[in-house]
Amino acid sequence: MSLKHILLGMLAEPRSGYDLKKEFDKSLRNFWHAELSQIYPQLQKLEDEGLLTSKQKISSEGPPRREYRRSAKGRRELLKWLRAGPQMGKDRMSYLAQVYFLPEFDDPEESVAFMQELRDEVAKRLATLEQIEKEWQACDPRYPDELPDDEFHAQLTLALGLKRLTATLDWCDESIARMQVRTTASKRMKRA
Amino acid sequence: MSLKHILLGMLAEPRSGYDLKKEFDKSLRNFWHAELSQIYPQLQKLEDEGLLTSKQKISSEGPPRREYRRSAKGRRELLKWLRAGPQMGKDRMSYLAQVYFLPEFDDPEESVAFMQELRDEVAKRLATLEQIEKEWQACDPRYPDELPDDEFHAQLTLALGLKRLTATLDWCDESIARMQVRTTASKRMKRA
DNA sequence: TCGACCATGTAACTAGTTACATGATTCG
DNA sequence: CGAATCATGTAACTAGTTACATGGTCGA
Repeated sequence: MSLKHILLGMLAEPRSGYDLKKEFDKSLRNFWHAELSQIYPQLQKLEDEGLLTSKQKISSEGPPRREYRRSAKGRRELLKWLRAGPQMGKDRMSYLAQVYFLPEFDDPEESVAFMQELRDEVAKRLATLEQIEKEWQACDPRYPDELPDDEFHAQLTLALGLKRLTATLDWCDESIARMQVRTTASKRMKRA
Repeated sequence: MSLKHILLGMLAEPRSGYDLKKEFDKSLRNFWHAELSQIYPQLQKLEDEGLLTSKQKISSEGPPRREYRRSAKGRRELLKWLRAGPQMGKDRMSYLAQVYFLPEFDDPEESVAFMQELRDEVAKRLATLEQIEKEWQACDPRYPDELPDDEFHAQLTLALGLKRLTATLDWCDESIARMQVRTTASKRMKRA
């Protein structure tokens, strides 16, 4: 039940469901994703459990918003989650399953084309993270190791994203090269 | 809907639900996981859709088993999935969310301890994959680039697992070092 | 006034997990 | 005879996605 704890983590300061969604898309996008239709009911549930409190705020600009903030009990629940140690689930990577079954094509060119598409997508995602890093670095001279604690930890998560995508991109390039060597090798066999 | 297509991919040869589960745990563990309680109903559904056929096999040794094999329609569905291009979902990494909220501890030692636990788990998983690679290499002189097509592609998925875990392990070590430098730096500040 | 964005939600569905139920065969 | 493994499933639950409904405010 990670969404629960992630919301508790984000709600040290009061935020609305809508704010939380934006924070997912901005700061947590690298490792978590949640829809509004999942966030709202979950907030309700957490309030029912007494892990957070809410206040309706009516402002002159914009529609009324409900602001949530975690309670002392909510913070204890968050710490309990952190103290339980790293939660490493088994990841599911559909695209690797696809790579595994690529021989079904029985066509090296189609297989290589798949890998090139994958490479492009990985490169795109890596470029996005690199852009984020570049801007952060340009805006804050404390980047990366003199940042305040919360931003330093956000930077750590960014650093892993960069490393993993870089490794994945390398792998794509190597794999394509290895596949091409096999293809030309088997062509030579046929000619002979 | 990836499980569907993964099952279709595996069922080029006839297999029982039980066999499929073992194959998940052995060959696909690096990128996919499925329980028997998910596999059996899914097989039933695919049979209803005409994507695979089944035969009850009664053998002298062991209880009766139902063997599934994909139909021509099933193979077309598999190819359709592969041709749709790489399916890269947004991964959810709970442990990175935990790293993000580590400052809640307000205790550098507890944070570092968390990272060390994470490091150990990553090292353990990496060791498992390295062991698999080592044995494979020892048993088959064709490893890795002269293997038959299906095994070559399985090796590609193993190679990505190795690269990603290696990158993650590096990141753990770097992160721990960076956290420790910050801790000693802030201790010096307090003494002054 | 129209489209973009702010803001909150519900309903129906799909996917995946955990717990349970059942029974056969094999090996020590 | 008992434990491990083979083998197939169901039921209840949790998590997440997609589609839809509603209405306010702001700027071009």
